[in-house]
Amino acid sequence: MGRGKLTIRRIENQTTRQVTFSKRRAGLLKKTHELSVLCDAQIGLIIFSSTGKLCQYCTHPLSMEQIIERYQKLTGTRIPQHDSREELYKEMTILKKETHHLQLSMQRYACEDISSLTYQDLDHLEQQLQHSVNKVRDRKKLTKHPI
Amino acid sequence: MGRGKLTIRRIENQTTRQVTFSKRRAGLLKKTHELSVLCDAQIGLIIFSSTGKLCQYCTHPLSMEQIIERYQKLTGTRIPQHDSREELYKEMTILKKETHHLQLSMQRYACEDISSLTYQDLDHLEQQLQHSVNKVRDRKKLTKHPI
DNA sequence: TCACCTATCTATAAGTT
DNA sequence: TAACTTATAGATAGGTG
Repeated sequence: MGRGKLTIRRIENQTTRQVTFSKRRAGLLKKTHELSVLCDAQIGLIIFSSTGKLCQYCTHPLSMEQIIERYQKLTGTRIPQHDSREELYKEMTILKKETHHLQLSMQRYACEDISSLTYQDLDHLEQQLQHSVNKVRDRKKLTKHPI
Repeated sequence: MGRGKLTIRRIENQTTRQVTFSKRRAGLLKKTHELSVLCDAQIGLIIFSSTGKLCQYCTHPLSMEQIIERYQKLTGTRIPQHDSREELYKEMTILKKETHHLQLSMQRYACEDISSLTYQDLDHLEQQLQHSVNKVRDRKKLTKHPI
């Protein structure tokens, strides 16, 4: 965009960097809002400029806290809090991660979302599945068919 | 952008909405990364799709938790934590059950223990697995083989 | 559904005042 | 330093196989 092509690396000239920041920040906020409205997504965006200034966006009518809360619930992460519940939270976090991991594995086996897999991944998965199919077939031979 | 002009309102057609979401999400992530690098900004982006799927970006080498922590420090907000241990334990119990259930399902898919299944169960499982194999094979055809 | 195409719209880098 | 302008690079909506 603009007159010249631009490589994505830190802009050294401070003035240029500041100007570009303002322009692109506005663009990003606009795009974020559009995605949120067009596709009915809930989005939270937090930007700290290099000078430490904060700028944020979040999908109406949610607050940033609600987005963060949802994020933490889903990922099982949380912000450090030093009290007696610390240990419990740790255990909980591990459990949530494990559950999340298992859910992903299940989805993979059921092929609910394999769009991101590489050819090698797919090859490996195919072998695993075919192995399972063979085992089931062997087992079927040993099991009486219902009348 | 694109062939036709577009008003910013929720896209009613589900397929179109999904496609637009994927495209624009990719664009937004790219723009977010560019702003972060070009202008030396620290950014955290959390997106929940309308189906509840999570997608996130945050400025390297920070983690989302660090961004959130900084956000909370600056704004002086706190994310509500669960109040009583009682509630925590309840949630833990549910999680553990869920994890256990998932583990069993996984074992079944991997055919680690199918000795207790009836012929009908096996038949059903075989169909599921074969369906997955087919999906993987179809997907493989669309994926470039590594050199 | 999915990847690719491309006409068209949008964002913005650099220039100007 | 900021607002405005404009040539261009970039994003993407709708179409195709």
